[in-house]
Amino acid sequence: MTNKEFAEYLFPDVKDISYYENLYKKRDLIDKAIVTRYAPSPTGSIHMGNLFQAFMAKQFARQSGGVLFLRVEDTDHKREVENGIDSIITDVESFGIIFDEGYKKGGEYGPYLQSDRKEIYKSYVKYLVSKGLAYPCFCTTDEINNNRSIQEDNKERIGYYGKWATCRNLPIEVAKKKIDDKMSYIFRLKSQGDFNKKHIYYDAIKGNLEYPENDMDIVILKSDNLPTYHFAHAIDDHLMKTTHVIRGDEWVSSLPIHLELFTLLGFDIPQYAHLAPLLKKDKDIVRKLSKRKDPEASVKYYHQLGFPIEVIKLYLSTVGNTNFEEWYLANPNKKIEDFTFSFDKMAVGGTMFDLSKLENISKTYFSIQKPSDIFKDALIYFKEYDKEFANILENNEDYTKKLLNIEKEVERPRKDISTYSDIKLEFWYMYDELFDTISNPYDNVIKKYNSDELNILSAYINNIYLETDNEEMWFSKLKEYALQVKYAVNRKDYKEHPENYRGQISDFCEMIRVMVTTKTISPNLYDIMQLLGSDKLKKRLKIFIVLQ
RNA sequence: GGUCUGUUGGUGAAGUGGUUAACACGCCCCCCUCUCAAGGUGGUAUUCACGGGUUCAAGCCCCGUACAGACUACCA
Repeated sequence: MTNKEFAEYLFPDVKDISYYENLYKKRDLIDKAIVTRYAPSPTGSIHMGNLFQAFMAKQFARQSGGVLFLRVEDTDHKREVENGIDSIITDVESFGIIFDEGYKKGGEYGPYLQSDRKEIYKSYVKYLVSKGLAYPCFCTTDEINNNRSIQEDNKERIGYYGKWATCRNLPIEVAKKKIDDKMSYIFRLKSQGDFNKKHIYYDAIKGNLEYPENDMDIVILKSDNLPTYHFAHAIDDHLMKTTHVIRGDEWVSSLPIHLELFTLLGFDIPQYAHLAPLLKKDKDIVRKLSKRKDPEASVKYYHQLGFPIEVIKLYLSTVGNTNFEEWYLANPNKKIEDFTFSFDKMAVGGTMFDLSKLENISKTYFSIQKPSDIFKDALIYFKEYDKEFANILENNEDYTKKLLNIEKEVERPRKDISTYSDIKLEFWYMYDELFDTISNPYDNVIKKYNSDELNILSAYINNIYLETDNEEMWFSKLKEYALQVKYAVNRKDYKEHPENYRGQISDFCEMIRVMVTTKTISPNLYDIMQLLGSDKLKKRLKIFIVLQ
């Protein structure tokens, strides 16, 4: 029996590969257009690493006038999670990553669900068998495990290759007999590689990668008739006309396998771009951000904290291209999409996930947003995570917008919130609904004031402060009064003769601020007092004095 | 054990053989202003994991060591 006859015997009703080769036409795109894909497996919700990959894939496809498609790699039913695919699509799309074609959306290069492509894979396995480049393997898990422990003991390379590949040279007749006897089997690649031969592959991100030829007879078709990742990758990316494979760098070590597969199948090899992982410092150990161990790996975590989607995108861009941050700082009014990403500006090693950096980016982002936009998005956020505060916001829409507008229309806008939840955390005292329900709002005030100081404060609020004063008037009155009660109104005077003063004007202002806001940090004091109004100030003053 | 990759300040990093090792975050000092924040000035790496080598010249090239990461499944 020849290889060709054996292939026919194994796959009697399968189409010839020429059918598929002709079915999927060359894509009609401009020169240098990048065709790439996001290819998740439906094993749960998306995490930062996935999002990063999808985001970069999108950027490269868009900026080159190419195509981005979604392929679902559902060849492992054991690990599958219910609704896994839908939640991934929703998550990714919420970041503005919209696919040109793919699962659910359709397209001319489908199906885009690997489990719908079984027939295609079979055709190519049949082709390889007919060429003598693939064979059925009857080894049991026990046999493989056994070989493995022998290999470990002898300190030999682990795997199914060379003399360990016992089914590789099984005569066709013997194999056929086993199949007729209903023995279970899988298909393996009959590797033609020589482990001692080295080659160099140029990775778009990592540069030149030196690797030995693959000599492992890897599994290509599993006993459930589904392909392994390696095989599906080669077939799919070939038929879908992918030009660039953008994926995590956990795949670099499989590169020799993929390169051999493409070569033996007679396919053009795509350009690979292996993305460095997002890292985390755990105690003193640096490791890959783990979906299972690290809450901050999940995208949802940032939603919950209240980071805007745009901020996450800015952060990923910063991580993505080392020159992005500089560009963005120089062009604050441009959109991320205006930046041209390049592979050679991507990190080769891993990137530490830096929360304080994220916060900083976010503060700057909030500082340039319009109050009405912040209000709108914050409301969406609180409706999901804090309904009570969402109601308060809705009942105080104009008031909140005014609050968010403080020190906004100036050259250097304030930077005091980095998340939507900060609005509550930083400004809760502005809402009587919250202030009045707390038994001691001044619980966290460390500094205590004596009766002299309280009298001064009291006199100021009751007799000096006038709601109708403009800011200039407000401050000159404040200064005049402060001086009267022995607060230094300029730094030099105080430094020269601290003994002559009760403190500096800043101390006086701090006392007012603490009384009004319970905090030592707040937006412009004048504006805060204006917004609250005289009556509330007097009310708070009484509470403050009692609780001191 | 094997294969591949990486290692620049507190952090993220620029840097691909040639003056004082960019920039950003953080931290500290000071300044400014009518308070806080913001902002501004300056300081934060005698040196690029370590040891050799090549070169007139090395963070950048070569070799070795250490450490770290990825992979080494009928998982992706």
